Amino acid sequence: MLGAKLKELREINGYVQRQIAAELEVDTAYISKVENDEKPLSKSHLKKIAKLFKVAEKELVVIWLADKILNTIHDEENKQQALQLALNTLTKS
Amino acid sequence: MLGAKLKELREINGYVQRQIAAELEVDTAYISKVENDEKPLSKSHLKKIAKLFKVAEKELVVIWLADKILNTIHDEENKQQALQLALNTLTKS
DNA sequence: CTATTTTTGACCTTTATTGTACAAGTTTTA
DNA sequence: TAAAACTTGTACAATAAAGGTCAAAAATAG
Repeated sequence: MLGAKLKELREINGYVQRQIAAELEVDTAYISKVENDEKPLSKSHLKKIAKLFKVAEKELVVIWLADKILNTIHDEENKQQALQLALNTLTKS
Repeated sequence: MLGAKLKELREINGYVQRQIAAELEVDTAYISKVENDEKPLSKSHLKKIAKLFKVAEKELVVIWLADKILNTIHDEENKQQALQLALNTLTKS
């Protein structure tokens, strides 16, 4: 989910992966994997990207977190109920 | 959340921690921590407990998973939105 | 066709988490 | 108040996950 968003952002701004990699001082292979949701992105990198493309950090963080949640439960049977329960718990507290 | 449920189950069934510990072949200190949500419980242990107290495994798994989710995001700002997004994503797929 | 970009796979190091154990302290119960 | 039950702190090995790298292959653009 985050990967697609990041890629979209990159393309809209006319960047190639190499340029993002340079900004974050990492390998382009890593960027590729992040865009394909094969590797997580650290929060500090996420912040840099938000700044770079002038997009609200919160917007990206929400997606980043949702991805984390989904990863936590990805091969479970009752994810939906669990998510619902988690949301309820949070809402009532 | 799971800890309280487990404790309730244990007390309803008139068990002391030592007995649960024996069933799972672990230290009672561990059971104490699990009941106080200080340590996670492995899924296999969870299954054994469900069987022991004849409660639907699913019921416990849902709580166990919800706890996992909540832990993943516990000190984040926009958890609620993230959870909502995760739930939406899951629902539409 | 060739140059650039992107992807893939294998690997590596560091950090975090899990599952345990033990000892000692505290609380509860009889 | 003594015994049983429970909690707390510390430690540790094993495992998993994070956060990368490098080289080579595949895809795409010009």
